[in-house]
Amino acid sequence: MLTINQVATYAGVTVRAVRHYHQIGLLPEPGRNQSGYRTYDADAVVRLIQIHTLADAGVPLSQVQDLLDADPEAFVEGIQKIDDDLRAEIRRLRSSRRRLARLAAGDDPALPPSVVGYLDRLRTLGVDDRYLALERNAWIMIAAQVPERIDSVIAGKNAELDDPEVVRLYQLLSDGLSWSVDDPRIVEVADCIERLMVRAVEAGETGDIGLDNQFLDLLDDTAVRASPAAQQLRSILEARGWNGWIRTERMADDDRHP
Amino acid sequence: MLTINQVATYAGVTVRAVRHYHQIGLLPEPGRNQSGYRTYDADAVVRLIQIHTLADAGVPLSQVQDLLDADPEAFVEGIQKIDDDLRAEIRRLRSSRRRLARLAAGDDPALPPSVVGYLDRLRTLGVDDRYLALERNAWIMIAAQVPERIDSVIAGKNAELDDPEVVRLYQLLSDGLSWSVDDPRIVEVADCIERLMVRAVEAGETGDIGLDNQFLDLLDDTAVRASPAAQQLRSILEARGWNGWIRTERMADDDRHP
DNA sequence: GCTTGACCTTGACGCAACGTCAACGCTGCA
DNA sequence: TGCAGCGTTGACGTTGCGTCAAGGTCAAGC
Repeated sequence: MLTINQVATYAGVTVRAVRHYHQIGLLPEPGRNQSGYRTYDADAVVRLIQIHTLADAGVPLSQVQDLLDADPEAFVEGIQKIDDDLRAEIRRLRSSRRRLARLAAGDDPALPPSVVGYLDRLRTLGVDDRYLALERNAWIMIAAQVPERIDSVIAGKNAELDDPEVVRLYQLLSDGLSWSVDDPRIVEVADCIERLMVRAVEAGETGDIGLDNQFLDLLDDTAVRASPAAQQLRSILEARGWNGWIRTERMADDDRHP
Repeated sequence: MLTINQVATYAGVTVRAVRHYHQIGLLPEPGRNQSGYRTYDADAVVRLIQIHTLADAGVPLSQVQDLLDADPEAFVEGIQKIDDDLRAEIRRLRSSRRRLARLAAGDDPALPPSVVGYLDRLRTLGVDDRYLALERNAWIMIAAQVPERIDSVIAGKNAELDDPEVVRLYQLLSDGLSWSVDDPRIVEVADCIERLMVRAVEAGETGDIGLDNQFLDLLDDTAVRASPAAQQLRSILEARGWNGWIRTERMADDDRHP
């Protein structure tokens, strides 16, 4: 008769594993001696070896019993099923590794390269880091909402930057973070934005990329809370009938003077 | 301000995940409104997206924080480490799949093919299923003890089967499971075993394959408990000075008549 | 006989990343 | 005003054991 340590050693598993198999009913509890010690026989060793072999091959313990009792046909079928699961798991891990490789290669953890390129371009145009951080956060959120359209959206933004007036606008916005609410340049910025929006509307560009209004409000709100000047800017635009600067659209009449 | 549902939706994660990140300190708890509801801002969305991106790439949550705070050099280093872990995991799963494939192809879950072949040969030689089951269990245990030597051991056993007397012995042992203790054929079997053991000893074969005595006792004991005739057989051999039939060795004088 | 160390027992927490109730409060709309 | 749909905390479940904790048992040496 064997102790639990011996049976575990002979089967090549740990004592804890044996007790676990008892607990889940995979290995029947053997008899006890008068001290309460479990006493095993050779059959238990054999059973443990079979369990260990299957478990080691990736079979979940919950299926080991059925598999050991199955006829050859069902056995192969069960194995196939488990193999499919393992294959799926490997695929998942491989896709994870691909993403890790891109991160290690310098990709931003939350932004596609096109957006990073766009932000870099803004920096070279003289936009400062504080404003860039705001843009970055906004684009992280936008990219997460419409990942499949983000590249084309950024292509559009890049095209806009070919217009010197747009470049000038971004430089003003960047500076504007530190303006006070009564800075006269805010009106200048509002004029600039309005000109660009009118031009966009006349060109039939709505700027709509499929984001819901709640989300646009969030972007708007974030910008406004970043600086008092931004808040003032929005007020001016709203007084002129524009729904902030995120949407290229005029407000409905009944929203006009809230 | 956003509710937990909104922040989770915008970041593409579940509400439960957000709460989990709070719990483990990965995402700071935001403020509450007067009803106790958590109120989030856009920064939380950004943070969540970053967390989700890394987690989705296989980064353990316990390392996400460090990774997000790391400088580019440490970041790449951390990613490398995680990638190594994923690679190791994939290797493990692939090795599992190889074992599953062998099982599906008909391999016994606990016996190498050489042993299965040996057992098949025994069956064709007229050994019956009850005895074969005993042999099988014994070989399962032996193979688990000395997996690297099992093939050569089996090669030796196959060589033995070229001797007609050995074949005859196995046929007798197979029949013997149902003999009563006083069956005269037991002595015949003992004679046969003794002849073979004497011959082996003279040829310098000890039969030692590196199994400890405790384990050999277990095998012995299992066989003895399988049938009264086997017990009788062992008694006869011990009376003649042989240490059972598992070891090809004579007992020390002081073990002779216990 | 006594100590000591190795082994046995049950019970319970820990891990990883949440999913899924349960029980109850808050909110917004018909 | 009632109800559906959100929010809150708390706690258990998943997978396969590892790892204490707090004892009882056993064999060996003094």
